[in-house]
This record gives sequence, structure tokens and C-alpha cells, in this order.
Amino acid sequence: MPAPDTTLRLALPVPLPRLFDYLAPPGWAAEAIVVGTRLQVPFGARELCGVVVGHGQAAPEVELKPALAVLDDAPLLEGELLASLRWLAGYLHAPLGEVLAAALPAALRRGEPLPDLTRYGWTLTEAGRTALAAMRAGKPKALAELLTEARAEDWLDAAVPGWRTPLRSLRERGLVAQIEMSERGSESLFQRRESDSDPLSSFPFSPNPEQQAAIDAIRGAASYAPFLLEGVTGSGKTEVYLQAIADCLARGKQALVLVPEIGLTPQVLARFRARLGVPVQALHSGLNDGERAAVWLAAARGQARVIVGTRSAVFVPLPEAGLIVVDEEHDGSYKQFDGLRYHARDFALVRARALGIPIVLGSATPALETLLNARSGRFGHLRLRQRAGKALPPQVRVLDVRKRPLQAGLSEEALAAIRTALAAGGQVLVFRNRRGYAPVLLCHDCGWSAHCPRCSLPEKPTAMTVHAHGRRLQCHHCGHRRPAPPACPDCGGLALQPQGNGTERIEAELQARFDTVPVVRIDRASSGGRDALQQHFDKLGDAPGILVGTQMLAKGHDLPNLTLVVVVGIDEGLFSADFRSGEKLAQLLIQVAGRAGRADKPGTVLLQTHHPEHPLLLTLIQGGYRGFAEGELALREAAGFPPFAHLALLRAEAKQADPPQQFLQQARALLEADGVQLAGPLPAPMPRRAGYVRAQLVLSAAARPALHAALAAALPGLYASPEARRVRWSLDVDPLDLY
DNA sequence: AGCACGCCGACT
DNA sequence: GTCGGCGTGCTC
Repeated sequence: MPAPDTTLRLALPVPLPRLFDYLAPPGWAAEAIVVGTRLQVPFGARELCGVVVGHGQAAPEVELKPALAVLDDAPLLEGELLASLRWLAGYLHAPLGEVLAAALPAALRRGEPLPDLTRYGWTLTEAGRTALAAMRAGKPKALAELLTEARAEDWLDAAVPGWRTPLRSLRERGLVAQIEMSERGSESLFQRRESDSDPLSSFPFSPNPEQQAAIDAIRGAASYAPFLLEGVTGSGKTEVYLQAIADCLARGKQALVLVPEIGLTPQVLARFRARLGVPVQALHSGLNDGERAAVWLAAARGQARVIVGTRSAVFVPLPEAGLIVVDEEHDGSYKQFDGLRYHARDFALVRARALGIPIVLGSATPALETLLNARSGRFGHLRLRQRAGKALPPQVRVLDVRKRPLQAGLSEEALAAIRTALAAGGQVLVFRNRRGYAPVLLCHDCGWSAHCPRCSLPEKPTAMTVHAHGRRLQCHHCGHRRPAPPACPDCGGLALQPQGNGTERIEAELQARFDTVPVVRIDRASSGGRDALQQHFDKLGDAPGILVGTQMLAKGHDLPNLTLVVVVGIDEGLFSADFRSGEKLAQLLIQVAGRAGRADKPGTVLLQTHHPEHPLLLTLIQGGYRGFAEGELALREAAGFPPFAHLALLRAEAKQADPPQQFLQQARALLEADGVQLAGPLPAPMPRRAGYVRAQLVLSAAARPALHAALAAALPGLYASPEARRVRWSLDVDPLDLY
């Protein structure tokens, strides 16, 4: 008979690549504490909350400490979720403790007790009923009138913004009392429906044949089945999701819906709630820790049946899982950019496989990875080609701005088009392609820009980025460097300039020129949140006006009067240091173009560029996103980039330049392996940020196993190396950006 | 990552 | 004379 297990193996939230063993707390047998339970333990000079991930026998070489307390009666992490998280730790080469910490809601990660899932509500007391008639008109009275019926707090949150202020005055006078309502998830939160029968039943929905085929395919999946649902804006993807979710609910299963950060608007939630007719739990950054923990736990207990959330919602437990939907699957916000660098879409696929359920990835502009999976037959490919309504596609025109005078980045032609659109009573969107690109040198006279002569394909050039205050150019793929030319090598002109006009300057210029209409700038700095964004749109109304902004404006709120979209700054996307920039630009252009024009008024899209003949623009305009994607996939294959190769990026930064170089040099030596190409150490394309010098090492391999083997072999040495202590370093498996 | 321990400058 | 700078070492 084997010796009984006497120790507990814990995953702790520290960036150390190992587990820690403890004795059971006094009065406990180690065997009685099951895997997935949280324990409070002493750790050095502090206390931590860790998760039991195994048992063992006492090792004689180290003196083990006893744990301080058992925090859960039942395992918090178990089954498929725990198994998938173990897999994720291996895939990301991250400590299990860090992965589990990322998966748990913050309150539970800190060791707080499980939240109370009781729904509380408020209602009038006897005294309140008596006093009601005599109350003065005002907010307290209005609230008191509502509370003649018992109202749940979540109902009040939705129906009466700021209700807690008048509530306080009522409570202080003893007019209201808190009561317990039914459990979270057990009743409809936001509407009483006349017909409480089947979800969706009271809404007429007649799917077109393509929608029906998609719904049937998802419904017919009995086990793991990944689908790409490809359809342009307005083609009815959401209806397909809703039908598939309703079907999943009818089978008694839970559904998880992931949406991008900007996609989780109150409108989207309201639509899901209204159409499904069951409670929909939202999980997003606007919730406080207690609310997040409550939703997470409600999912774990099977009380939450539909969970709609952003990236981190991919970590909710789904004991009765039936379906996962990833909307706008190409969206970059699914990838976490600091801490644990996971990709929620990819992890959702892993979970769906482990859970044995269908998963739907929806997009009008699928990521090339996803498209390749669909093309190779690994994913089912569902297409929605028909547009609801009869909105006409916008007219797209390319504006050649070479040698044209620019006002804050805008050409005379663009300004004239804006003038005309405003005069006709329309609204204008001036869209500035994403800021934050590494600076690239561009000749304004002829459009020339510097490409790496060593590693560029002629058709897929890799731009060299500007370093050393404009004196030097460097390729961050292969490290090739050369001095920046004093004049354009092609046309001899002296109009070489790093790209980039911020939205502030564009706004100022437009405001000066068009002082009779409102000019509203929207970017992360100027818009404080979802509500603020909506207020900006409200401010504009239907009247002529100009919106200036980046990313955030690419989709979302409908602007029925938007007749002209001007896109500037696309050259940085055409010629960028990053191999994915073309894909991102194509996705963005399709998205912004989709915002121009409505059924009755076709819109116009103007693309300002120094490269009117660029193949990306030509294929996109002629062949749409699919045309672009086919060409881009061929180039990626030829150049050996994802999805035909697999990358990992080792980054390091420090206040001085030397330690990152030394660390990465050391890493390079450790990572040398068959089937893995290494590039670097190189300065990061944006080498300085917040006083830190950043450098990186790119790993690439044709086959994943070789990449992972090299990482697994090298990481222990990296953690142990003295160089590692002198830098902040991180490993990014499947990086989205090479910077 | 924290947190302690450990040796050298400007302050009550 | 101390408070405090952050270098390096460890955490079952």
C-alpha cells in the first residue's frame, strides 16, 4: 500500500516557474483537501492565497510550513477549466500560479470568501407606505413610488441610475427595508414578457437560406465543432448567434459569448436580453470586484446560463457548457498585452475542444489564421453574403497626395470633399489610422520609404524604422541597419519625414476651417468612457458636423447621416515594420467603409495615400477583404510568417541599454535549437518608452513543437540567469505585434 | 513580484 | 548621529 499523501502542492500567484509544497493546516489531513481548493499560506514574510493543484509525500530536504487556513469547502477550480488552464500554462510557458491567478476574479484571487449570490431588493416599510402620500415631489418620492413593489437591486441599477442616493434618505427615515429576492439567475432581470414560453418566440425572425444553413450546422454539431461565421456588417451574424444560443438554452446548456472591448455596449446587452428573454450576465471591465466574482461564481454553479463578456470572460467555469461564440474574432483586444499574454479566442477554441461543444467565430474580416483554418477544413466555414436591407456599398476613392500641400495631414481635395458633404447636410468622419506605429521615413514627393534590403520580399516589404533621432534606420526583423538618407534616393527630393499627424492637430485644423459646424474629436484621451462616447454622438445629432478620431470610431454607434469618411495615415499601415499591419489596415478600412452611407444615401470613402497603386488598396477595392486575404496569405507563406510559421517574442527592458542586450544574448545562446530561427537581440521598433530601453528577440519556427521544445529547454536557465534580475522581461507566444 | 537585509548620502 | 536610497537574494 502506498504511503498516504501528507503534503499539498500549491500554485501561488508569483512569477516563479515552480510549485510550492505545504503541510495541511493544524487539524486537517492533507488528503482531505481536494485539488482546486484555495489555501491561505505563509510565503516568505507575507501571506498568499494559493490553489491546491496536487498532493505529495513529505520531501526530507526542505522544511515545509503548514498552511494557515482552508478557504473553500468545495474546489473552486476543477474539471475542464482546471485542465485547460494547466494546458494554457504549458502553452504560454508561464507559471501555473500566474495562470490560475489570471483566471480567477480578483476578489477570489486575493483569498476573499465566496460572494453572496443572494439578490437583494428594497421595498417600502409600513412607515414608508404611510408617509408616501405626504412626501414632497422629488427623487426620493419617485423612488418610493417604485418601491411600493419590491424591486431587486439589479433592476434598480438598470431602471433608475443613481438610485442609491435617494435610497439613503429613505432608509435614514426608516421608510424602506432591504429584503432577499430569489437567487441570481433564476428570474428575468430586465423585462417581464407577456409570452414566457420559448426564448425568441415572440419575435418574428425569418432567416434567409444562408442564415438557416448556419443555424442548422451549429445546431447539428454534437461535439467539438469550430465554425467560422463570415459575414459583412448587416448580414445578420447576431441573429445566427441568438438562434444558436436559444437552441443551446433549450437543451439546458450554458452559452458563453465573447465580444471585443468596444463591442460590449449597453445596447448589445439590451439586445441579447430582450431577444433571449432570460437573464444575461455581463462580464466586463466596468464591474467592480464583487460583481465580477458573483458572475463568475454564478457561472460555476450553473446559475448563469448566458454569459457575455470581454477577454477575461474566457475563464468562466462552464459546468453545463453548450456553446461558445467569439464575435469579431479578428479583434486585437482578445489578446492580453501585459502580464499573462493569452489570446482569448485561441483559448476559447481549446476550451470548446475540451468541453466537446461547438464554437462559432464570427467576423466580417476574419484573422488570416482563422481563414486558413477554414480553408484547410479544420473549421466549418459558414458564410452570410446577403445584406439585410438594401444598403448600397460605399464608393471608395483613392486620393493621391504626393506633392500635394497638406494641412495637418489633409489634402485640398479631402477638404473640398468635406465642404461639399457638409453643405449637403451630411456628417463627416475623419479617421486617423492607429497611432503608435513605429516611425517610418516617407518621401512626401514620391512616396518612397525605406525597406530592408536584406529580408524584404519585393511584394511584402518590411519597413525600416527610424532610430537615433532620425539619424539611423533599422530593420527589426533581421537587425540590418544603415544611416538615414539625407534626400530621397528615388526622386532626390528633400521631403523625407517621419509619418504622423495626431488627431489633435487634425481637429484644430478642421475647427479653424469649418467654424460653423461642430468638430468632435474622439480618442482614448478625450472620451472618458462608454457614456462619454455616447454623449459625443448625441452632441452631433443629425446635424452636419465632423467627427475626428481613431480606432474607437471604426464601428459601433450608427450615424445615419454619415455620408463621407476620410481616412488618413494609411501609409503607415501599408509600410510598417510589422508583418500584420496590412491585415490590420485591411480590416480597419472594411470596417470604417461600412459606416458610410445608409439605405437611401450611398456614402463615399476617401483614402489619402502616397501609394495609390499599392496592391493592398487595389486588391481590397477590387476583390474585397477576401481578395486581399488570398493575396496576403500567399505573401505570408512566401515570407515564412504566421499562419505558416509560429512566433514567440522575448522582450526585455531596463533603464540602461546594456542589461537587455546581455539578457537576450544569453537567451539566444540558450534557445539555439534545430528548426528554430532566432533574430536579435534587436532594439524594439519603439525602443524607448517611459525611460526604459527595450529590446527583443524573435523566435520563429515552421512547426510548433520545435518552438515549444526550445522554449521549454531554455526557460529554466533564463529564470536562473543573473542577467534576468537586471531587466524586466517577458515571453509572448504567438505575438500579435512584433513590438 | 514583494519583502528583507544590507551597506553609503542629506537631514531633524 | 539617523532616515532612506535601491542592489541582491529568497520565497515550500
